[in-house]
Amino acid sequence: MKDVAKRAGVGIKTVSRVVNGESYVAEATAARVERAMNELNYRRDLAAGSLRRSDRRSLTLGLLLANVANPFDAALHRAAEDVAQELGVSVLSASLDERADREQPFVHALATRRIDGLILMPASHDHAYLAAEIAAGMSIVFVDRPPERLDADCVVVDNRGGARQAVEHLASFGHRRIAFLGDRPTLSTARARLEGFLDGVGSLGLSSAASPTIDGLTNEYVAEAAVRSLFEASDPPTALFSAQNLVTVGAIRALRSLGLEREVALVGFDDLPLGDLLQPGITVIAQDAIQIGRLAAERVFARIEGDDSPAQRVVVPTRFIVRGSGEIPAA
Amino acid sequence: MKDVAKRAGVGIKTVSRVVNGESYVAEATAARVERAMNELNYRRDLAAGSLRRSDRRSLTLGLLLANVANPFDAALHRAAEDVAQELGVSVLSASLDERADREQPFVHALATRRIDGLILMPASHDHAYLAAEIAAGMSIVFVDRPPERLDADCVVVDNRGGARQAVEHLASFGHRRIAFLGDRPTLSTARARLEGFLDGVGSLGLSSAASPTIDGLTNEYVAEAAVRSLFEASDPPTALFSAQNLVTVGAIRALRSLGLEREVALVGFDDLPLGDLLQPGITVIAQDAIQIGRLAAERVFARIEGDDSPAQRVVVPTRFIVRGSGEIPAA
DNA sequence: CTGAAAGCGCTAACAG
DNA sequence: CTGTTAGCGCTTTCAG
Repeated sequence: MKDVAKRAGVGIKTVSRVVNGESYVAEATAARVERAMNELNYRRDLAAGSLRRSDRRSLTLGLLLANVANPFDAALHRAAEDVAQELGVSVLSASLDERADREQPFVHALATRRIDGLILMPASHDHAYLAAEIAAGMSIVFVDRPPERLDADCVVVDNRGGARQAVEHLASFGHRRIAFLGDRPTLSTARARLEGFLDGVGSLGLSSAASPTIDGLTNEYVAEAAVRSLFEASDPPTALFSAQNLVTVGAIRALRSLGLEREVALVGFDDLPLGDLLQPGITVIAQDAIQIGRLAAERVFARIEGDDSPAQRVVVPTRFIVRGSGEIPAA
Repeated sequence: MKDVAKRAGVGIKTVSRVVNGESYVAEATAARVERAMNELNYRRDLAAGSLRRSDRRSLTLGLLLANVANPFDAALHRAAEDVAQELGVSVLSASLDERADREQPFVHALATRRIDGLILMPASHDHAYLAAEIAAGMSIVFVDRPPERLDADCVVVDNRGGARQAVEHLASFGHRRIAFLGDRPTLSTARARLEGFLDGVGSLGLSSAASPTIDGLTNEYVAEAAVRSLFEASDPPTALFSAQNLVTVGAIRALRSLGLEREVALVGFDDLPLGDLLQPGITVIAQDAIQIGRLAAERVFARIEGDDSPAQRVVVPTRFIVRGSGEIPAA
């Protein structure tokens, strides 16, 4: 910038004014500066500027997800990116893979890069440590799972209600033996869906013996094996409620391999790509990842702009999508 | 940092040494510094440091994709992220949506943030402008599509060969009327796949009248409509080659709605999530997005580390996955 | 082993 | 409308 100033024969501050489009620079001067910038192949350094700028903004948003390659996370990512892009903000993202021990180091790495705000899909269960980051000026919004031991904004879906709805739907087709298939119960979403399942089972008066719950299904292969063994035991269920997208895929594979996909009903939480083209189509409780991402981004930017209202809990409604697998009647 | 130094009763440079784990700080001193850092809730500023540091590294990698929510892009993203993470590098990503006019502004925004390297899935067709960025120290690796008017590394797949293989496969099941369904021919991958299709058609001696090519299919809905109208015309094809994942989805929907999914053969370029669970399963030429992302990241970090060998063109092999839709014989 | 001073590229504050 | 000076938080250089 100094070089540009010298070449254009102006003061360094004038160059700064041109670069930032500040008011009141004579057209001729501005033109000379522009030319010098081109000749010298000048690129400004945003970080150097924010070092001295009063607001200290880095125009960068952090995004910590479970896995950027999961379709749910990816859709959320894209939605947040679009909001950020609109505001000239870049997005720094990373995948925690549900590993609680990775969360704090990753947050630290982002803090070190002076992000203005953070959208966090947490892997850990104690977020008290984030109070220090917030005090240091980072705005944080939780997505998919609420904060624990910390007061902060979050954007979630009604996991419990959605799961309950799934059970009631299955029961309305005559099912009295419904199995629950879930991810690790350390995930708050997995727990909430289990609670919703139990709510439904309870209100319908189903026996717990007829409502086996299997959890700890961390990927589709584990889920597939679990479902297969479920049907090797006596008194197998007539319907399945799968509480996560990868688990649903495992369940589908298992039913297919057993030739039961048209005998046993299945409702999944979270939509699947091409879920409508399978036969039968997969009935799901869909979460609007785009909406979640958009709302979270809007929330975090509102905080960055100084909104200091009490922490909000935004609940995005789920959508029940009937496609066939959930409407198979009990034998 | 100054504050920490004061509180610990040491010089600022000593704090810097502790923060960077540099050699030769007395244990007792280091401990005092650590304590002061905790008490003051100190967080270093990476960008401020790189301002003065001799290597000027920002420890940040840029990633410009077509769309972070597309499964192919997302898998590539994750693979690159893993390589970066290993090296303590953060990833700044954005989606170009195949809009050539967005490419240069986005690159500029990243340049302004002093990224060390860039992995680019280009949307434009003239990359000469990047020479200035490279001269300014940015290492660039192209993915999925090669650079144009610029000499730079790239990691691509054998689009032409894969497409040709698809045609030959279909012909081996007796097909003589095979239609090509493609994305915009401005995309080099779409063009290469078309060329491969024509290679196959030519070497098999099929007439061009029997080998209609339809392109400009930018999303699954457009693709679906195009396929439907194909079968409303006289002499419809007995097999389809779809050159892109979303186009394949559209083709599947069209065949389903016409009740032809077991009559008309289909081979798609790029795999689909759950493609094996559809009926019939979808035969595809799969691209290894993870491998592409990993290799591109390794390439860019090698360049950052000073590798100045001639530009490389890395070709990742495609994988032919037989699942049923491509093995339907001609009537 | 430790510290003081200079300066990275930029913007704030103020003076012309 | 334009320029000068100081200083953001850090690392470098060099001197203890």
